[in-house]
Amino acid sequence: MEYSEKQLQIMKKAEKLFAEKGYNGTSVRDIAEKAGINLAMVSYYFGSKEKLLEAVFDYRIGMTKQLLSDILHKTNLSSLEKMNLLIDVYVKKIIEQQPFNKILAREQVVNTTGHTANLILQMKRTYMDTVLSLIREGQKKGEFQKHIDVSLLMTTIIGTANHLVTTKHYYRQLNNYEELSDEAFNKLIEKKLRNHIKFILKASLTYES
Amino acid sequence: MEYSEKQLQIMKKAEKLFAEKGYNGTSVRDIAEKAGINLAMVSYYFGSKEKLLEAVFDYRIGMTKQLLSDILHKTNLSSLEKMNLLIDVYVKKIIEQQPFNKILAREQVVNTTGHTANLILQMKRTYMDTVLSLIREGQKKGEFQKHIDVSLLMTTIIGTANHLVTTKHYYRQLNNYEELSDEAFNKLIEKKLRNHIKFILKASLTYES
DNA sequence: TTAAATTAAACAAGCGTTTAATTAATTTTT
DNA sequence: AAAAATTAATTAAACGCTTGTTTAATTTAA
Repeated sequence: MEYSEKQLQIMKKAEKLFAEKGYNGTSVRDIAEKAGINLAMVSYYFGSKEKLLEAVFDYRIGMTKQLLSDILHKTNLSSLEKMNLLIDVYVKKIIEQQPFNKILAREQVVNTTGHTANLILQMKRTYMDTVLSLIREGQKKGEFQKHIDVSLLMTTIIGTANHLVTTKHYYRQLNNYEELSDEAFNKLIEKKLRNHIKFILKASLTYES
Repeated sequence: MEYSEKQLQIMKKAEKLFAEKGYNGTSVRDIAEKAGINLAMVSYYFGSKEKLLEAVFDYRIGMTKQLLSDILHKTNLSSLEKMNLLIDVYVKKIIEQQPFNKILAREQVVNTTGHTANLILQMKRTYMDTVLSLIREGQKKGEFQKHIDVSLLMTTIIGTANHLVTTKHYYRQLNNYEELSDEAFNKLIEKKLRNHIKFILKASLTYES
């Protein structure tokens, strides 16, 4: 699905509001006002409020799947290097797309069926396949240990990143980073998150229990 | 704050609905119907819908803080054993209080100020203090390595548990556990989660980078 | 005989969506 | 190239419905 400039403009403002106030907490009038358009244009361009949300999911998840498929084809790297590249790309994505990740974190709790749920499941499968093939490759080469619960390891990676980004205001208070600017704080947690996940991953993949 | 039987009955039904459909997606009429009471009784007992949510948070977070303060006083255990006990208690709580944890996961994204945000911050501080003192103790005894980012390690533990519980329907599909009964599936993820977090923790605390 | 609990009804406000009219842009015809 | 015809975009207003909360009357309990 291709979106016009006008549609993207609306989707971007809607995404921000959905992230801040939740889907049900955001009114179509809110969106129209922030996007500088007439109320009726949302229905005109997307059909309904729900389909606008679906459009946001379509757009962002489409971007993500594209991103992932590129990584697997870099053959000149070791398994751990590929894994680390995956983390770099993933963390960068999470930090850059914070509003969407907030929506995702909230909607995947309540949205268990329908178009959106299908998109989420697809994306999860894509992540799963990518990581699974990387780890199997590393195990064959003897770089990684044998007994790894890949599904739970992914839960840890995604859960860590999600939790940090969606509750970063608490993290900020708990660690006394309130004097930092928003930009500097974002830079800081991106770096910390990247190193932390890599550490967890390396420890998990090579640790002998 | 103490709550009457009637209040607890309403809070329990409200908690379930908030978890399933979100705070804004749940109407006071929904709650009244499920609780088998008149619409006006919610305002009568709690003042407002928002204060009902706050009551749920008061109640659950009060329980959690009680739970945590008990653990620190068990002196006959090693640092790693205390840490493992903490995980046992935490995972058990997460599994048993799934509805509340879904609410918590969603509300802490949007709720950054007000009474609820304060309660969440308090709870996080309690967790932080508990884990911090356990880890410092283990480091003194030489059981744990020196350079540990406790705040991020907690983000990983909480994030992993949260993500698994709030998106367990996806986990179920991805790992072909659909033929299992709900009860059996819950038992399974509790056990898996417990072992997984302990493994991550042990690897992180003792791994030499 | 007070106080507490419960009820049905009503309240104003906000919701998502639709309508019908108007303006702007594009295409077709002259 | 100008005029006419057609399509697309935009608007203000209204639609019916649901929302959280309050009221005033009634039943139950102390």
